[in-house]
Amino acid sequence: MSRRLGRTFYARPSVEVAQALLGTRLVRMTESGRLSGIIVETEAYIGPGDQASHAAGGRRTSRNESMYQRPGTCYVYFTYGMHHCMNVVCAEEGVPEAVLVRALEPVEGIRRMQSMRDAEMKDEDLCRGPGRLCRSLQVDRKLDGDDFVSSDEIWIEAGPKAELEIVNAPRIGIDGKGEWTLAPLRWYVKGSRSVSVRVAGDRRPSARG
DNA sequence: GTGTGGATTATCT
DNA sequence: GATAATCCACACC
Repeated sequence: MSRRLGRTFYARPSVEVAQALLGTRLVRMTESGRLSGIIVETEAYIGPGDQASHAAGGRRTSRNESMYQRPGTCYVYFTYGMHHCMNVVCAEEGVPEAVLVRALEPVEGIRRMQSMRDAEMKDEDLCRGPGRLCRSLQVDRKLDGDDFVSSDEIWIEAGPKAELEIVNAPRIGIDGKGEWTLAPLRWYVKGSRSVSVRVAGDRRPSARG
């Protein structure tokens, strides 16, 4: 049986998908084999009204074009002159909602992830942060526009049916965006050492699930 | 054609 | 905690 997530998983609001993705497995097939990890941190970008989104105000450019494609599309962008970040496109085609995958707990190919770095790095840090995750999984703009539902290079598999304790918090790196700066649109697995930024006291989620 | 700044990270103090 | 690294995409001329 295939545990790969299908189209319907992605065809709903990014706020739902962001939470549903926690505990699932992101798989990247490379020339040297499978690299994978369990998703433990996500952020939702909830559409044209979201001033922190690349699609704020309905902007549609060559960079963010993937955000407007069908749910399950992979949106990869390049930032700070050196980092890539990977998103999962949600909602219906034409509606620019997406979930930024911020962190994984590495599972398969840990030695190969490690070998791509100059300095030694602890296993739990290899995919701790959106830029590190893309570097470790060899994700760049070549994967932009790929389809998580049908790609042979990248996909997402269902995780074990486990009760996860989830923390809800503001997104990272959002400045000067009014109410959107502090909007609690980030979710992570409480206690995971691979989460990029943890909240003091790790409060329980307040938003709907 | 030019200027600006970023959904970040590594490395320094 | 502060800051350098590093460059593409975007906005605006």
